[in-house]
Amino acid sequence: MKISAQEEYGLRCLVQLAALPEGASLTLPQIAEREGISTANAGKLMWLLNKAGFVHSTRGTKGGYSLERPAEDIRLSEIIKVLDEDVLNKHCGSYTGVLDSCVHNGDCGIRPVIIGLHALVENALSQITLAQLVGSERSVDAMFHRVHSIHRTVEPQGV
Amino acid sequence: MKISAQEEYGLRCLVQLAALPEGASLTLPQIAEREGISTANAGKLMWLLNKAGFVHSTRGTKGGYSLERPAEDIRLSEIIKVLDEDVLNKHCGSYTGVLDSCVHNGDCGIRPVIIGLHALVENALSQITLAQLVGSERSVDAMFHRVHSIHRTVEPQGV
DNA sequence: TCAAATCATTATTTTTTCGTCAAGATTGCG
DNA sequence: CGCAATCTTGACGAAAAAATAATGATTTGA
Repeated sequence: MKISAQEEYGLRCLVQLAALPEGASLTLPQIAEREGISTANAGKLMWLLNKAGFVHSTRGTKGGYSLERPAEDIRLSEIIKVLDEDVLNKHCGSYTGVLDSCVHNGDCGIRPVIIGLHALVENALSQITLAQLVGSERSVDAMFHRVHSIHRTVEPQGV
Repeated sequence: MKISAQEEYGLRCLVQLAALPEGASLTLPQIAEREGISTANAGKLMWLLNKAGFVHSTRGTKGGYSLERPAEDIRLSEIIKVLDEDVLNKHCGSYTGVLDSCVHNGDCGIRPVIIGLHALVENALSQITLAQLVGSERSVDAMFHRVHSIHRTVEPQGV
C-alpha cells in the first residue's frame, strides 16, 4: 500500500501553484525545477491536472499554469482519484461478488479489508484541502491525530 | 494508493491456511488452484511468508504449508509489512527533513499527508487479525464502520 | 535405494509503470 | 509577419514490478 510516483508528484505540483500569490503563475520549467523532476515529466502531470479541471493553462510568452479553482475548495481525494485512474474505487466493483475475473466470486475473505481500507483513505483525504498543505503543517497533523487517537481506543476483535 | 499484487495474494494465501481445520495443511498446487494463480507464483509468496515466520513448511510427500502461529495472533499490519518491504514506513524517513534525495528537505508540504496516511492504514490493519478474515465478514466491517462514522463528523479545516 | 512428491532458490521473461523525446499548436512581441 | 516562449500530445525507451521457468534439495514410502 503506497502512494505512486504520479500521485505524489502531481499533488506536489498543485501545492506549488496553491502557494503562489493571487494572480501569479508558474511555467513548466519553473514547476519542474522546484520539484526536482524533468520538464517533460512535469508537462505530462500538468496535462492530466489540466484535463481534470484543477489548473488553468495559458500558452505563449508570459504563459504558465495557475489554479483553476480556489485551493480551499480542492480536496486531496479528488486529486488522487484523477492521478490514479479511480484505483481508489475499482479494485472489486462491489460487495456482491459478480466479477468474473476473480476466483473469489461471492466468497472473498479480504474484500471487506480492501473496501474498508479504500474508504478509510478516501475519507481522510476528503478532509484535507490543498490550502491546508500550504504553509503550516499543523491542521493536517491535527486531523490525522484526531482520527488516530480515536483509533487506538478500539481493541482487536476475535481474539 | 493501492494494494500491490504481492500484498493481495500473499494475504489471500494466508487466509486459505487460516481457514483450515486444526493440523491440516495445503500444498503449493492446492494453494495456487484455490487462488487462481500459478504454482510458481504461489511458491514465491509462500517462500516470503515462510522466511518471515508466518507459515511452517514441510517438504516431501505429505508435505505442505500450515500456519506457524495462531491466526488470532497474526495482525494484518505485520503481513503487509513483510509483503511490501516496509514501504509502509520508509517513504520519507522522518519529519526532520534529512533525506538528501529529495528537493524538499525540511520544507515538504505533503509529508504530513504521507506520514498521516501510512499511520492511518497501519493502525487500521493492526486491529484486524487473520482469524477475523475467516468466515463471517462482520467483525472487520464493524471495525471500519466504527472509524468511518467518527471520521464523518470531522469537518474540513482551513475553509 | 530409488522414485515420486514436495518445498527452496535463483534466473529469465513479461507486463506495467514511469520518464523522455520530438513534433505540433498557440500566444505575445518587436 | 516572424521569432521566441510556452503548452499539447502521441510515440518511444527505461525502470520497476510481477509472473514464469528452471534447477536444486528434502522427505516419504514402496
